[in-house]
Amino acid sequence: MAEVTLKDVARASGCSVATVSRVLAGTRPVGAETARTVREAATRLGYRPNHVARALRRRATGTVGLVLPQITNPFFPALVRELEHALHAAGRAVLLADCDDDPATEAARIAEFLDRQVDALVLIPVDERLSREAVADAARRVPVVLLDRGCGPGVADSVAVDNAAGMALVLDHLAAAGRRRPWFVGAAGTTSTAAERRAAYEAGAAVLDPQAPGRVELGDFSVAWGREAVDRIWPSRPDAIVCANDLIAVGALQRLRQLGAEVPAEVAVIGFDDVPFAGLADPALTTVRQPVGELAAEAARLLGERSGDRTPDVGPSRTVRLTPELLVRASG
Amino acid sequence: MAEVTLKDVARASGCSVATVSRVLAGTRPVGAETARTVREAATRLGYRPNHVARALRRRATGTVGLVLPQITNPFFPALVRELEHALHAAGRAVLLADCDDDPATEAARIAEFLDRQVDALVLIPVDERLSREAVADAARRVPVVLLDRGCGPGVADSVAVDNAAGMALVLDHLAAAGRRRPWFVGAAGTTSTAAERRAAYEAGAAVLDPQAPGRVELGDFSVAWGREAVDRIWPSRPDAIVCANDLIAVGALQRLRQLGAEVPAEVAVIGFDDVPFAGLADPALTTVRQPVGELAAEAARLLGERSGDRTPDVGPSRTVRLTPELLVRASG
DNA sequence: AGAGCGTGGGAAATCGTTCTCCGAAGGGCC
DNA sequence: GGCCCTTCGGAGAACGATTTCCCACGCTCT
Repeated sequence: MAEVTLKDVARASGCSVATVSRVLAGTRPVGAETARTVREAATRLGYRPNHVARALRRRATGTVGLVLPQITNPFFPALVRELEHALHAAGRAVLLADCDDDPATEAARIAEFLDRQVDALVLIPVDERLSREAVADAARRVPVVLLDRGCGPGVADSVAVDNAAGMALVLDHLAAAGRRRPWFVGAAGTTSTAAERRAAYEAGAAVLDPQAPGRVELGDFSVAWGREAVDRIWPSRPDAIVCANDLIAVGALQRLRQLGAEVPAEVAVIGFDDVPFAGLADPALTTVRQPVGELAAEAARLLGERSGDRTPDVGPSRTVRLTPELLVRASG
Repeated sequence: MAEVTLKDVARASGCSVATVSRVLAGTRPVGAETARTVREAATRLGYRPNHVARALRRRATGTVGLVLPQITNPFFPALVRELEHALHAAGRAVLLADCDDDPATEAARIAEFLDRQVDALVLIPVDERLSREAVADAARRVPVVLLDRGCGPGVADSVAVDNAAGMALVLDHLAAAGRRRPWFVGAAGTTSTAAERRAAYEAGAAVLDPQAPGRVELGDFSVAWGREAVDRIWPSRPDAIVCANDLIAVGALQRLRQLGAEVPAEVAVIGFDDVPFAGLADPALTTVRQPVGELAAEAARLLGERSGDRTPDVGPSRTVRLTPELLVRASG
């Protein structure tokens, strides 16, 4: 029941630890007969390599730290799932930290993971500016990939959806449907997604109406804000409400229903992200689907390429932007 | 930039590694003057202990593995968040594995975590029967806590909500509201939650109507099944639909609306779990709230008590059942 | 004064791998 | 036959912390 070590296998198979290690790790050719004996002894004793000892020696734990703002944000679970699968497929285990949307906590958790000798970090930064320093520090020590949200240019490798392209899809769709009086309900926060989606709306909305780019209300990424925003803009009778994410859109939908507005006849409501309950809203929410699986796969791929870099700062940081897809459902 | 080790601090402070270790770990009293020198040198050099080396020597990684069926199940993110916080507060890091609702994958992930020398495991078993063997094996090696779902008696420590009490709250509420023709829409699967909630309904529904305990439809824990179940039972005009979880309830709500049924006037719909979008449904879902924070805290506490057990099997396994709360909203 | 004890500190073993040297044996080539 | 090159295997040094001995010193008690 006690742990079986290399030494035990060596003793049982009558050769040295070095040889056993070589056979089991396959790092150097070993005589066929010896190899057979060793392997037989290993399975007979039920040998399982000790990852801690291996990590100490190899100076690599096979572990990746994932720090995210809030796992309860409904967009993240699917992303975490795909990322976990992708990293597991690459033989790496995932350490998880939820930093409660607080940049200071985020910095602390990143530091703790570095102390734990993670081989790399995947970060969904809390804030574009406030997270930057901690992220940059981390990137100096291990490979870092920023996921979903950015952190300023050149700080680390980054994988995210092309928010501008997503917003363009929305505006094209609204244009094709003849909508001409859109409002944008966004978030004032300083996450890169909030800023990019808003900027893309402002850049593209003029196609519908020269006045449209100015019709913007900013709050936060929440259902409550979606409700409140409707109260503010409904008096001006928009024919479309473009929301910076699905939470806002669901809130807007709720309030519009209470106000007796017809969706989508009177006003279209469009979300962003395609969170699980977007399709459950009534009417089902038209939204921009993020390619979650591809985002995760791409993040894992970038890490894989950087792995082995003992000294980071090799080459410039890379940015991957994936194209989203418009999911036209009932709300507009 | 290279890693600063104990040896470096020893050299810089003019004493031995042993002394430095003692000062920094506080394992044995050390002369005041020496201690000051050592501490000064440590901070000056920016010494950070290497957790891997420490883990090898101490035979404890300070790491807990969390294996769950599907992080995308909307009930889990909040639980994961609370658990992560509780374990972090206890100084332990969380390794996460999502096993895709598959018992074989679950067994593999558990084994991998054991290979990685986790100090303990928190498991949300996929299936009451099919997960048992892997769980029992794991419990023989490290402390294990089962969370939310059980795995048969005596296999490991277990923390879950009192499903029977929750269902009793629901039935009491319906009785008080004068509902007399309830149906139960549950899950046929072999998770402990599915079985317990169903059993509790069957045991308690007779108070409303002697026929009620027999009015049960079983499918799975999904929105789609909720919709389908309504099609089956609506012809018999129930005045309440008790659902085994919120997903089913949301599906039921949707279909009832399509059929033109008035909720809650004609029929009440009750969920279970209080997932994030339960309050977002229309009408807002009346449901049983699980004390997620307490569940997580209790799991962490049990692990804390078992930690230090080099040989598990000390004492019998303990079961903690926490009392849920009925959240009366608009749906019934 | 000598035995006994408590205190502060160092040397070195240890945890379980990996990996670098080395040495021995065997084979081909001139 | 001597030389070199390849192949196989072992001994032992890392990796970086913890911990067990053990020693030296100074004090107290008899």
